[in-house]
Amino acid sequence: MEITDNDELLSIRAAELYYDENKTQDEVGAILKLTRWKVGRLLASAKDKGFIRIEIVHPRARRLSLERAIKERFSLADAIVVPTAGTRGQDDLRARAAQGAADYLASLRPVPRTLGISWGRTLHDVAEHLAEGWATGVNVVQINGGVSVNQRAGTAAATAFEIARKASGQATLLPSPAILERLETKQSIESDRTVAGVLTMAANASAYLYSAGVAGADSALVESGYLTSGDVDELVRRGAVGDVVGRYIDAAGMIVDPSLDERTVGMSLDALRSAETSIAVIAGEGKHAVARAVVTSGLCTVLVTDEGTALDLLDTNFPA
Amino acid sequence: MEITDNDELLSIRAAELYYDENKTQDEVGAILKLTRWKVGRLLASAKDKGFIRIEIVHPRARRLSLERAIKERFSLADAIVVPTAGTRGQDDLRARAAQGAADYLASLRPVPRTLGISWGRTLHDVAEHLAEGWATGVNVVQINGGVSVNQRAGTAAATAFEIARKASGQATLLPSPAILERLETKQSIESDRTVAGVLTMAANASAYLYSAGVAGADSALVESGYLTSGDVDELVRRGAVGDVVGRYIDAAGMIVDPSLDERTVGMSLDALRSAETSIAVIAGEGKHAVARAVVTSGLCTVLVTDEGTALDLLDTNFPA
DNA sequence: GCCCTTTTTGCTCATATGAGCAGAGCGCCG
DNA sequence: CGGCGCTCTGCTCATATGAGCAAAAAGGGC
Repeated sequence: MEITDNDELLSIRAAELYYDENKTQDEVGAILKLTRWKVGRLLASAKDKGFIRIEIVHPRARRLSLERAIKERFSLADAIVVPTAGTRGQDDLRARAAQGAADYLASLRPVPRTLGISWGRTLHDVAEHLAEGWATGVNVVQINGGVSVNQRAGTAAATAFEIARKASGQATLLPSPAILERLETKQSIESDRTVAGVLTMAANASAYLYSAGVAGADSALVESGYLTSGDVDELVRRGAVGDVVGRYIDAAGMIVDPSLDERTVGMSLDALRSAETSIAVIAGEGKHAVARAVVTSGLCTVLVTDEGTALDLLDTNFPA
Repeated sequence: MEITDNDELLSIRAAELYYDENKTQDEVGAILKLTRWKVGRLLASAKDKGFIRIEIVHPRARRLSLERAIKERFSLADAIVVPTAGTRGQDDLRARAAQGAADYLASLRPVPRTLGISWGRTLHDVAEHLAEGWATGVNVVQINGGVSVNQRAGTAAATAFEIARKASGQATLLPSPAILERLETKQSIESDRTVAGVLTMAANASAYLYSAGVAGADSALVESGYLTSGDVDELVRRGAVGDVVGRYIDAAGMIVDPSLDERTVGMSLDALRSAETSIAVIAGEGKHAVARAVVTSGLCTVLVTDEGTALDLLDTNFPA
């Protein structure tokens, strides 16, 4: 019933019978009039020519091979890559990354005594995806100034509280605006005992968890009123690709506007760079550039991202 | 490094290690601290919950399970279903179906002495995909009136010649328009010795190969000038879903306009229905309705189609 | 709390698969 | 035409996997 000319086609027929019809190699051999060894060889060749694709379709699946590649390429301590397969849109994808980050955080050993976190939509998602009792006695401290200008004021605080509560720990907020208008105000608020105390605690945290924003008009810092969209446009013009803990960086991971940076309250990027464990959660189509800036400039030791971003990171001819 | 709460998640982790990292079940067990039997069971459960998807990515791959289902549901002698995976657009998909039809034709046993064919884009594609020497001594005969009005005049003839040449056989054309204006003309042309001879040969062919068109303004019969798009609109209004060998049928496979049908030269649908072997090649998004009409009304014994159409055919609650 | 039912676990054993090797077939060159 | 090296085939044997079963554990009603 089947005239199969060449080996490639034969290996496809064999694969159909073996994988789709789950017959044994022996049975396949009987049908195609081949010895079972030949069938085995055909199957092997189909596999390494890439004709057989095995995909794990699950919201919490991961791409271990990509993780390994990313880890090596950018010398990270760890990488979590969630698959795109079967996602319905960017929201879904970000939810997966958040879940991945939550899982990673829960599995982190040693369990951090103090966890420094930033705030934003991504962090909020991570907090939501953490399981109750993901750890015990973890104190959470904010590492950059919170939102305070508009109705989203509570979000940053809520994120910190939720993460802490689910680990039966304390949350410590950083009671300060994210960016101040004048350098003097920033300096004096930093010298305030309360604020200074929180900053010290933040500086000594055993692990950090943060996300990154895209430099654009829809940035959280614009939405919260710290910057105008004009300010952001100007930053972009000067090379900004996104922000990390409220600080705008360019593709090389350098501060774009030092004077703006000086007025920004929270951990410095250098402090973050010297941290033992810092987990960056950066996923979604738009964030490829920031993600690259973060990993190439050593801002994180662990990256949680999606397959698309991971592939983009590996794609280009950066020799590390 | 990994706290995995429930079994589902565990089975996903196991699958990642087993399939993506190709470790043995034993090794996976060691990593996840499970016995290898547990791993085996987790893997099995992941498989039948559908988390593991194995796909054969190849232009000439087929979907045997769908073929079996279609074959049973519509009591066909055979069904060929080509996969959608990895196609870039409808053209690609139609090319695959054409290849599938060509392969099937070549593998047909007993080799038909005379093969009756229709004409059109699909048939042309099939002819192109046939391998040189796909058979020997097969005579090809047209079963419905050819195009003759415009520049595509040569296509129908070329298709027949190509199929015949590649099988070192003779091609016999049906030297008549597809549709005539007056019934009398049709009757007299049919009684012409040459035409009658061809029709007899067609009626006695050992196998038939044809496609179906969608009832719409872009139909080949409109393009060839036999019908106006207004005519087709009217046919659609009266329930036409498409045409088979130049004859318009409704969803039940019945002739939509008997008087038009009487003026159409070529094999009748009833003659086609009583054929031992008739292969219909019907693939593409737009052809679901015609495909359904063809298979439910017993017009073909073998259907060559694509995954999408096959799923659509199986989808609805038609009890055969 | 106790006993019965149901599920899960760890196992033995049969089967399926892959690695590696010896011999056959084939082309290529002198 | 014969020798040489190459690839491909069929095999043996070690390993990986799945079926089936008995024991253990978990749940559930009284």
